[in-house]
Amino acid sequence: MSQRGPESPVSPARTTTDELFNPVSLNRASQAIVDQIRLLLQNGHLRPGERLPSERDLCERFGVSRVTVREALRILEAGGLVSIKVGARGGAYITAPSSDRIGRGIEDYLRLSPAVTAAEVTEARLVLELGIVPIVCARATDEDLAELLDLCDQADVAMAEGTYVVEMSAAFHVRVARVAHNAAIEMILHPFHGPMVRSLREARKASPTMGSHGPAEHRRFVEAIRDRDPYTATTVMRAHLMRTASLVKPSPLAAPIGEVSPIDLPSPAAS
Amino acid sequence: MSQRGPESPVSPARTTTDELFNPVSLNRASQAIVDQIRLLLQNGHLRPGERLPSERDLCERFGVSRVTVREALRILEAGGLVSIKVGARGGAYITAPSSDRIGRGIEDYLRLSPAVTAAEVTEARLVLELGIVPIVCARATDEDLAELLDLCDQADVAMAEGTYVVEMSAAFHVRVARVAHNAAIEMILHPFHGPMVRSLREARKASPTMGSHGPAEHRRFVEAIRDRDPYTATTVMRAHLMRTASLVKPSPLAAPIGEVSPIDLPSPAAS
DNA sequence: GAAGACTATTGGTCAGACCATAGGCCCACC
DNA sequence: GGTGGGCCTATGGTCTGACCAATAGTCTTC
Repeated sequence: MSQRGPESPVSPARTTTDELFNPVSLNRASQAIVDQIRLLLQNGHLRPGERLPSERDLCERFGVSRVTVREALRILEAGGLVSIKVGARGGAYITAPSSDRIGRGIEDYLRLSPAVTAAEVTEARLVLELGIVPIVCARATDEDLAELLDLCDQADVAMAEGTYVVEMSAAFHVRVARVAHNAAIEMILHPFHGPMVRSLREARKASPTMGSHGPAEHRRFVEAIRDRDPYTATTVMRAHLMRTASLVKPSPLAAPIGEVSPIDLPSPAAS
Repeated sequence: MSQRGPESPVSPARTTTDELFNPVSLNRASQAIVDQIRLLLQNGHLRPGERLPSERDLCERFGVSRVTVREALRILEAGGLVSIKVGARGGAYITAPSSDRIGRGIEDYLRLSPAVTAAEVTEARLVLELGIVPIVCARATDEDLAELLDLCDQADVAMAEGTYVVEMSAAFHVRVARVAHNAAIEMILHPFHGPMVRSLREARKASPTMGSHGPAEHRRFVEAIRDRDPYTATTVMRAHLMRTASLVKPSPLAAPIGEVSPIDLPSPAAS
């Protein structure tokens, strides 16, 4: 189904004996070219910023037509591995995969794959956003805090004017993810907020007073971060996210999360 | 840089005033087609399993040549949105993005983007793998436990024979992620183990006795899961991951994580 | 009724051509 | 001498028309 080359980097651990023999024919020339270039990238023979030969040049080297080379370049470009410029000195430049492009892929997956339910998205977001709180506490800079407080101010104003929209909440959470100063975490967490915004917007249509507590909780969270108090910060964020989650979807999965208390900071109530 | 259409779904929240004016020309016909089809997908006008018209048919509808249509299909295919079959009754079938394909994208990003350091990858993995432990405790089925124990047995045998490789550890962790029974979490966590395997392999070259505690810790973790004891499970897993992390890279980022104790289960030692 | 040949549909590739774009270069002009 | 504009050329973007390869359905034959 997923036509991938013989060197599948995703599941290198193959302890069982299935798939010992992988198909010998990668019956698509463009895919073979993609695999070759990808390999060169992974081996470090091609480095970001370098420029591939021109399309007409690659045609000769690979012994295929320009159409085929172009399709290969399209695939690489879609994967964010090269970036193509036109005009003189144009061509395919090796580029590190951009967070945006990968994020779009993740968001597509979260939104479109029937394997992923809204409850699962919410749960994954919970794990991520709560898990980073201690890191956020430790790494928040003055600039981070100032920007977060600014977002809180904007939200208060919008709330007073009645112009508050869920996108503002999403922007706050995305900004919080940035405070972790970890590109991997940011890349992963960002795409979650697209689907989340849609869910929230629908939930808010049903009960317009829904988001009324949000901005205040955001501010309390920022204050806890400022005080470098991961316990309070986590508690506030957990309450905030759980309340939101329960509003979005009263699904059977919500209960286990609450019961098992996915991230349990030491609390007086803990047994 | 990232040539995306006017409807950018990744960052819908735009509170600042930058990028108010986005480029008016999406000067690539194939990209315009991709955007159109993507929109149809997001609006639900196209559903997984449906079949797009044939390439020659799409040519007429879009008023472009077959080359252009094919490049568009390549992009969609690379994004995992369609799957193309040849032969009679072949064509482009709408398919939900596969976890594998997205995972490859994430892995490319983690490996190739200079924005992501090995320390960040390790840290993100820590957040994820520890964050899911309570969920794993709650959801583990008998089958899950049996398979995990089987992996432990295999590891013990390999360890006794001296054939233990880091891929076996990665396989264990991937299997643990599956126990969360959350497709989103699994999709995210899977790609982390490719880069991890390489780091571990290098670390092990330096100190061959490195992985010797791994299998035993894995087994203790499974037993804690079996006992539905998230506290012990988290403690074991944290120790396991932190030890591994410190072996892989004694980076300055390791310290803050330990200090702030990213996921702090109630423990006697907690102040 | 079943096995095999035939056919129509559809993607995969090719060759050659033309256009649009954008750096680099040269030359006239100030 | 410096500068601005216009040409030049390399390069990607697209088109046309053709042929090959794979495959599901159908038809023929035994």
